[in-house]
Amino acid sequence: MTSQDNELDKIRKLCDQAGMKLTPQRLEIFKELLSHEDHPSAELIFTKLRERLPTISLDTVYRTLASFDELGIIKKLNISNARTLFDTNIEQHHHFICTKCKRVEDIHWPDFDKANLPESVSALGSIQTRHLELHGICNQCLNKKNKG
Amino acid sequence: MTSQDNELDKIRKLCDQAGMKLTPQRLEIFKELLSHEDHPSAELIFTKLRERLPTISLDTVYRTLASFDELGIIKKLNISNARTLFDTNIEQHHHFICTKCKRVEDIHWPDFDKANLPESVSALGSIQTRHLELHGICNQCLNKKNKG
DNA sequence: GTTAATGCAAACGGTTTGCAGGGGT
DNA sequence: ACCCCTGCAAACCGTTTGCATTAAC
Repeated sequence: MTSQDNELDKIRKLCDQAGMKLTPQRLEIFKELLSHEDHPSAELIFTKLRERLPTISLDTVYRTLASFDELGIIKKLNISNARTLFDTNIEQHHHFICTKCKRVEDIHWPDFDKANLPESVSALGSIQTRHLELHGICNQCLNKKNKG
Repeated sequence: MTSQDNELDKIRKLCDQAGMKLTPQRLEIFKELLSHEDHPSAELIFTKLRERLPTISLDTVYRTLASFDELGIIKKLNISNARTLFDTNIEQHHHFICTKCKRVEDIHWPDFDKANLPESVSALGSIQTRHLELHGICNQCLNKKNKG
């Protein structure tokens, strides 16, 4: 059994548990998501899928991504005011955002994930997730700047 | 000289330096911002201002808030997919967001602000700002839950 | 067969823009 | 007098929704 088969089994189960039908569209959207290590937008998924599924519509992609977000398969990212991005990696991690090229890169910082919050912060309520956004200029853009 | 006079001096200077005219609308928007400790939306500022300046338009508010953001007087917040919020506090701080009532509260955590980033992270580029978002349920919502 | 999902098109809502008139410097 | 800024209205764009049809179970 390949790793993809495993993943397809996973989506089959998840849909089943949620009472959702496993339609070809959902399967293909899921497979498309698997092929993205980065943070695709709904529109990008749609455009890519159209090559294989010429009749799929953008609203189906939106609806499916919303369902997948609810199922916890992916995570909506509200990084800028522009289009919503979807995080295909649901493990605890953070993001570095280049203010020049808008690239979003995953960051792992387990020590910070484990660090205790200050009393003044934990007193605010029940804190469930922590998400750090680092903003700056990525190496690629720094290099361009130096050359140009 | 009152603290407000100081602030009005500040906006006068900032506009001057930026080659922007200090119009009554800009002045009133600035004063309105001063009276908000929280994270108002453009629409809220607009609604409040209309009581005093019945002819002001929403697009002027948007344009002015964008200018103020560029001047560094306020900061745009991209917290959810919904309306943009503006942070009237530009000191280094973070946010706690209640997933129930969507309240956004300021958090201060100076030790974290000073903490060194891991090598793997600082190697990504030149990091300028760090912004932490804590998501959870605020005490008010927790209390409601227990009572209801 | 039942029920939910799809695709289409149109609506939506926050935000932005073109433009002509008005006000600050 | 100049140019910037304002207010109006309309455009914009990503996203959502209503509806009839279609397909999964």
